[in-house]
Amino acid sequence: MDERNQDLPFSESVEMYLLRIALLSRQEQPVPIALLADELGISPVSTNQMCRKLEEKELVQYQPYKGVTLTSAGDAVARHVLERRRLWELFMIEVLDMPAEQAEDFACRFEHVTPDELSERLALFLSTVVRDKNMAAAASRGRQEHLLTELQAGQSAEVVSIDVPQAWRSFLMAEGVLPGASLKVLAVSSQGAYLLDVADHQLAIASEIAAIIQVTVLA
Amino acid sequence: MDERNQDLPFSESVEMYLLRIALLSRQEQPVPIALLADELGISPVSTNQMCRKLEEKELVQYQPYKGVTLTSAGDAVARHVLERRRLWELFMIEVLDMPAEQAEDFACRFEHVTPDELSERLALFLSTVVRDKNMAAAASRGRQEHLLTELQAGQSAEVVSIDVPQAWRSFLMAEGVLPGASLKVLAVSSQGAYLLDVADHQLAIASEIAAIIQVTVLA
DNA sequence: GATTATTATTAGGCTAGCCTTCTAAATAGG
DNA sequence: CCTATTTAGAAGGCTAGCCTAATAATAATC
Repeated sequence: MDERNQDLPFSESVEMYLLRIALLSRQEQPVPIALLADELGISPVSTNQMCRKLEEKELVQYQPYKGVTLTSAGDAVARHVLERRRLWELFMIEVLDMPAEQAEDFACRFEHVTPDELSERLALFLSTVVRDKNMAAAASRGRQEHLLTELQAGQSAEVVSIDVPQAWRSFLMAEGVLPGASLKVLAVSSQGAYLLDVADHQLAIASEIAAIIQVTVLA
Repeated sequence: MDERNQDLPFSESVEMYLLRIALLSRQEQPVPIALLADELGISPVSTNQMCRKLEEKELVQYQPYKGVTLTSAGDAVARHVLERRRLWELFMIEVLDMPAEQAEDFACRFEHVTPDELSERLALFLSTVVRDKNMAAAASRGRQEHLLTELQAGQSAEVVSIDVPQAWRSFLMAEGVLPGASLKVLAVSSQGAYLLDVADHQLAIASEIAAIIQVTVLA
């Protein structure tokens, strides 16, 4: 009798499904149920059921025998979760000095229980701390810092820090562009847009955004 | 067919019950089911059921019409959880600069998903950061630092930092003795033991432990 | 000791998420 | 076009945790 606006918080399971779908979408557009099930370690039947529920909630579009695609609402949720995951990974690796693999593992548990208020403060804290740390490290290794806009097609670099606009930073984090990440400039358009290869996928960004990313050039 | 050694991780629910029981035990020894249910916001019937399950797992001792008492195993779990909660609270308040109430609230969600490896690193990080911060703050306010052992019965103080031994620090954190906490010395025994009033309960500690606690005296 | 109030316990139900088994449908390959 | 494989979907079951309603046992009080 009340299935109207159900934009309440999503369960951990739902978030995991959406996030996985988002990640797999980078390689294959409608994500096949079998693949999704395999990645989640859940039986195909259960995955199927869940996908139908997700469709009811309008978080995915389900094409039988093809797979699932995130709707914009579903994509928003996935990004939201992914951003939190990246924040925690960054915290665990850069601040707590944990091995990357373990950080990734642990961050999965935190991404589902992190309220906005907290992630904002965490992002703020990380932006200063990680920046200082990486700048010092870059300096001590005699590497020079550059803006991403100073790079040419073909060059590889490591992200040092990302300045200011919170909204952009969130987006970039979700895409794997975060301090410590390695990237390669695949192309620079005449309008100044950059095509990057980062974290196992490609990403195009406008020059306005490239201009806030500090990097050190790699050999 | 396999209900032998079930010392696997406990569910969030179980941890919440045990923690609540531990906290309520400070005021009333066998914790009445009705009180526990009320505090957890769960119906008395469900609480009763859960307590019986906890007894089967030997985490509590259940005396009908009296209440529940933690076994040493149950107490260990509760301490473990409480320690994590305190760590996160400290992090959110001192590092992320969140209001205490909110920090308490958020920490509840993290305490159940924090592996040992992580809490150890977090404790290490906090011990240096919080210490520096509080020392600077104490200095700027012209307050002098003392060891808890320098205080006399009747004096009140605020904890600045706790030095070294990890095991002790964990214990103290779970008891509410953590940087920023206010305490009052209720008595000092001839053997040097201290009876403290802190975080709504009393606590007795030996002089060896009092000697690692840095405080600033309050008016 | 009988009554009242509290507490325990039983019974029956609910949801979310998972499982397996089985059948039906669609697609892909020869 | 027909068969083999893949995918879908229906049916039935399970566990953890919660719920309510009704009954039974104990404790407290007069």
